[in-house]
Amino acid sequence: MPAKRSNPADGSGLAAVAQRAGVSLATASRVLTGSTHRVSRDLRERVLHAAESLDYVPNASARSLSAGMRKIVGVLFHDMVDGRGYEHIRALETEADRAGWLIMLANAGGDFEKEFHYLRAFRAERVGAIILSGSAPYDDDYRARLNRELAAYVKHGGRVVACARHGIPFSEFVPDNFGGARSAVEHLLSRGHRRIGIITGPRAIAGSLDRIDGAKKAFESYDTPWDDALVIEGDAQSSSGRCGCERLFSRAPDMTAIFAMSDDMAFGVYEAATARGLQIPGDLSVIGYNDSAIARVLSPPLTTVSYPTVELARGAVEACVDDLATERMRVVFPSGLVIRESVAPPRTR
Amino acid sequence: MPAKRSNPADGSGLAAVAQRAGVSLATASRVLTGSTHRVSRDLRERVLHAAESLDYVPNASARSLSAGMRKIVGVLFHDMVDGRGYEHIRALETEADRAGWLIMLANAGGDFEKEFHYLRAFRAERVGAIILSGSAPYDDDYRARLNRELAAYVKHGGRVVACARHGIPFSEFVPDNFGGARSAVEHLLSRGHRRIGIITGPRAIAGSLDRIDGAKKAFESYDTPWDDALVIEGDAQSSSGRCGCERLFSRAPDMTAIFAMSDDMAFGVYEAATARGLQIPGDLSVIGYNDSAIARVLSPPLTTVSYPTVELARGAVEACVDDLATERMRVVFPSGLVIRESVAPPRTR
DNA sequence: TTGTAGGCGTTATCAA
DNA sequence: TTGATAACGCCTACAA
Repeated sequence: MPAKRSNPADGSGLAAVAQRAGVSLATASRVLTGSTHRVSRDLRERVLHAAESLDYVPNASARSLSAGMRKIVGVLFHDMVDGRGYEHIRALETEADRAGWLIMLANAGGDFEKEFHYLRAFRAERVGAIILSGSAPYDDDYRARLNRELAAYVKHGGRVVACARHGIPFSEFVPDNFGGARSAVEHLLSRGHRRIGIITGPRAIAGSLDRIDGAKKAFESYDTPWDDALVIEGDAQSSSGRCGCERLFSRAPDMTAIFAMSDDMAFGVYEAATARGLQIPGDLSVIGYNDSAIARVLSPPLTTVSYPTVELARGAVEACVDDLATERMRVVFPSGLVIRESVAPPRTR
Repeated sequence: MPAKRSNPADGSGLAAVAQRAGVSLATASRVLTGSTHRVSRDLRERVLHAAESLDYVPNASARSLSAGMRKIVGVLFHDMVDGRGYEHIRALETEADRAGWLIMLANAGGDFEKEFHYLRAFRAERVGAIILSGSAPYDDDYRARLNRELAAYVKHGGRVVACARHGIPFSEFVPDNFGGARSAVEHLLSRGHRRIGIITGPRAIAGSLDRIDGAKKAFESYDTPWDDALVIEGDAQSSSGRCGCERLFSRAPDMTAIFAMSDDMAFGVYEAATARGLQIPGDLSVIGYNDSAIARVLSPPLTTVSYPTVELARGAVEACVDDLATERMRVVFPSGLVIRESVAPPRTR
């Protein structure tokens, strides 16, 4: 407890500045906040000088007490997982800064309780906006509770947007998972592949389902039968790509291509293929997803689907910071094929 | 401006809770803050119930107004560059959460002015601690000004620590650049290499200098002459690794190994070597630095030097959050060799 | 055990 | 143009 200071001018607050400048609190405040209220040149300079010499830094807490919501965007990751998260965060920060907002970062690490804990913390901080980032598994109770919590926040003036996340009743900015997967599979099909193995991401996540639908659509548009036996669920890590590849080959020795829905899994496929003495793309064509850093350094360089990390971040921040998204909207950012060298026509035997 | 509400019980503040529970503000506050002050069971429950039904979330700004510094650590990156930053941020967050602190994130993007801008913002927010992360180029004026700014912050009760950053008069948590580089070069030397090319990071950064010293030390301990002609400055990106490799070969065709001080540059070396028709490690051994995601997926898998990203983050957060580091201290985290398959004995010609 | 009242640093209203 | 002064929401001596 700071010693009772009825004395105004010891701290480094506005009072101190005002006193040193020999003006009232109000005047000091006016010049320091750049208010439109006119202040005489003389006093203004005295205040500025006093502030400078006292190294005055306004107290944001005190300010927000009167002001209400703060220019802070709370970014809540359901789970920070590897991939291109760094670029994402950087883009988030850059965009927020553009508008003079600060970023507060939290990661629930996949833990629902923790997610609510952070939501509370953000509300306590009176952050002006909350961005829910990264897909979460589907769960009815959780969803309901989440929506309730968010609704309360919004009622008090907060803004909410979802980024790369589905099923939240607010504006969402999502990648075109359907289109991305579709173009990947069509690419394979157009090269002549028919027996295509698919290693998916976790099915509990909406994005994975969209990608699967996109893949199905591609088969459909090529009038090629879809074979569930050629689909295996992975967890996005390289090890599941490796196992997936092996299981796939044991089920379908005639397979000529694999579409792995993450670059890491694609790398797992590379490993398994090498272990089997298979050449990529000669014996097996491979396509990944995300266009992460590893894609271009694999050999052969991996053909993959781009992921609009930066666009997603920009869109989401812009929406809440510039207070667009008054209407609930859904913006889909395209994911395109990045053609490198891991696809070739199937070898004719 | 919220309509003048002399009426206490409309908002969702403490007053509303107190009123609904039929108790005083003080009582409500006491039970909601978990104060040690005893409150009768009856009133406590009424307050809890009221808070619950009103969906009361305390206003952190108001709290901090009386409390002073906040449990927020401001993380200021001089420049967020690729590498293992994501893990770093995640570790930062995890560790802060452990102690119940929040993370506020800022990235100066290499811009000095912006760094000061954020420092101010953090001070305005009354964050309890500031972590300066990531190396900054050396510049006298900048340093002086930075130190002044930080000193003022500390005087007001803030904590400052440097993470993977040098030359700031506070506790610092740094990787053992010297030792890491030394062990890399000694590894090469022990395998019989003598003509070793070195592609450094930017010399304006202290860490690069330490690595160069470590490399020199290795030569020294092997009684092998150091040749400045075999040292080239890069910028940590793959393209500079590529050019570096080419220039090195034109200067020293007898070179049998290259130590690139970042994995990305090592990849550039792989590219250049492949373009020359050289086999790695048969014709050229390569060692990188950082043990980033790409190192293990290159072919051959890259022998590299690990970087204590997570330890660094943990150490730094722990130091300020648990208020260790009352004394200025310097903690060096080891960097060790991660042996994979990019090094072999030089080919005897 | 409970309540009253003053203070935390700013902003904004209203007189002067 | 300037200056008192009342909020802002909460915490905590201090008094009851």
